[in-house]
Amino acid sequence: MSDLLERLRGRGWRMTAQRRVVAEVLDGDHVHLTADEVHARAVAKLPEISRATVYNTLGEMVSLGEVIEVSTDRRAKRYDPNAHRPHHHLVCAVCGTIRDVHPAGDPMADLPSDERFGFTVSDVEVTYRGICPNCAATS
Amino acid sequence: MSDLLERLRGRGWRMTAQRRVVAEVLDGDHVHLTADEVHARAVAKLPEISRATVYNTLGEMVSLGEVIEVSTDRRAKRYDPNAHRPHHHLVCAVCGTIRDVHPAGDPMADLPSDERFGFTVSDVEVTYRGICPNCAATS
DNA sequence: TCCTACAATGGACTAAGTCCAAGTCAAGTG
DNA sequence: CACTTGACTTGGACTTAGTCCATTGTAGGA
Repeated sequence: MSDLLERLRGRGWRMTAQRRVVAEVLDGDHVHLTADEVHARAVAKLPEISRATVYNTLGEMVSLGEVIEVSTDRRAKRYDPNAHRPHHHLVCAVCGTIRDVHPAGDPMADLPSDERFGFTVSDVEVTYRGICPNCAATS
Repeated sequence: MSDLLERLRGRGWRMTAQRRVVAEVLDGDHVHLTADEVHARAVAKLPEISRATVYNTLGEMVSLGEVIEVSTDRRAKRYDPNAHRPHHHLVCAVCGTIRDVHPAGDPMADLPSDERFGFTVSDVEVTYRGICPNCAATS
């Protein structure tokens, strides 16, 4: 069930109860959780887990490239376990909900080299903003 | 010299020394300042100006559409006075510096309606990430 | 010049995240 | 299996960026 866990183990991660729990939470069908939401769900499975550990673990998974960090505003960062299929995001300006989307086109190819200012460009992120049906209804 | 100031005045803004100073700071050639940088520069011109006022003023300019708010990470938001020419951003993953870029293509048209999930999509933001020449040199 | 509604102030407060010294434990070794 | 060790976890203090609010100040119309 847990591909994510398998991949992490394969990378020589020391497996602890805390890390397993965090990986399980991310691997569930709850996408785009904030660090605090991850912590809350982790606590349900392992009551003693600390906030710092959740932050550490998420940070490690991000730097291993197993999870993507999405910061669309000044609110909390969200964590996207769907790191192995390229995609972009559609976010609700009101409630902050995020959905994965797969637009056509290749924005990376659209940036001419005379617009790169000497940067080594490694990544593009496309964020669509709007109002979700839910928030549109209650306003 | 200050188009921004003129536009704001034209919208019936009550003109105060503080607002003038904030507008002047943004209108200079210092693009993509953080709120704190705006405050620091404003203080140089008007020592008594408070942080709260800078935040208020920036917030108002954003909701009037005269200035764009850019949040590329969990660091401070940055303010882009170049609101009237559509553009996207190239940001340095190390130091956070931002440059305006004008890629080809129309990402808005690339999002098919069956990928919109009932959202009213109003805006797209493309963010290229990489390392700036400066940070590449000192690493 | 006077009034008054709008704006500015600054200090307390909050949210999200980072840091660190001390304690704990997974897993390799004999 | 028991030991050992360095990687991991803990929780509380700290930081950063920003918001809130009661009070004081002032731009601009009458």
